[in-house]
Amino acid sequence: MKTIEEQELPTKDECAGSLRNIIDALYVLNGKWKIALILSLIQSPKRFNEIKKEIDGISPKILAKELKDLELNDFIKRTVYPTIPVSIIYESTDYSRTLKNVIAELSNWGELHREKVKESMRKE
Amino acid sequence: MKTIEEQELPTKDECAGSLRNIIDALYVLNGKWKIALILSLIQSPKRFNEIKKEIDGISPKILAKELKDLELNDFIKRTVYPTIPVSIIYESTDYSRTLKNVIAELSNWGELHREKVKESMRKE
DNA sequence: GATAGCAGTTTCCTAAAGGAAACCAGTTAC
DNA sequence: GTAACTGGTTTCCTTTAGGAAACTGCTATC
Repeated sequence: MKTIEEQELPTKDECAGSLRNIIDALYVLNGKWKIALILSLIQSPKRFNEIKKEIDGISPKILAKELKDLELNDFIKRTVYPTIPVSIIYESTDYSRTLKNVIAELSNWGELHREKVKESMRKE
Repeated sequence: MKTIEEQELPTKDECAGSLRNIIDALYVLNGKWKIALILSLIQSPKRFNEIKKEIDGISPKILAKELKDLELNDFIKRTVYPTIPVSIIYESTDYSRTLKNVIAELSNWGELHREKVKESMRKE
């Protein structure tokens, strides 16, 4: 049985600010795919169809739209290499890598959550 | 195919796992308000109209819907106290507090991001 | 000449998110 | 009596997200 660790939660003073921070963060990171796409490109630069293959279930329309959006917000960089035919490489920016801790925590929590959901399904 | 030093890079399995974790996490945390609501109730238990006042811009319909959703997913607890008239108190659960690190990182990042946006607006 | 891959775009569609405003039943305060 | 507060619900509406399928122009390969 786990005891709840009494840890530093945001204090009341910090809370209003934290709320605003959270809302601002979610404003640019919203949607089903953005964080996953950023993570994928942090792991390695990729081409359109490579991303499409890795992120299961995303349609080319949505992928194109999300990539444009992420590029506008400086999370990824799109580079056209003049090979024949041209290669288009998407890669993470320094700025997107400032999300590393967020992504790491979210990934940890996602794993925990999946375990919890599995467990609660066993019980029902 | 990649033949270079594959040992030193994160494995494909690890990448795919992280991606899956992220997607699973976002599945329950999606939307504009959920994380903010969880944070608000981690900070202190509150009544409906107190939350409404704190979370600026949320409509009662959306708030009611989000609270139901969060309760179903065990992120918050709704308790009716038999005062006259009844008081209804929403509070965080142990489970929602497992999001503490995610929320802290997201808040840090949100602050950084707001600074960045402000700066880029000064330049334009 | 047919097929396949690349990097998307276009069209058509449904579902969900989100918001504004009105409303409700009960209670209390004026 | 009437206004206000509580904890929402209801109705109507617009916007956004997201998906399926077809298609495009280009090139390379069989």
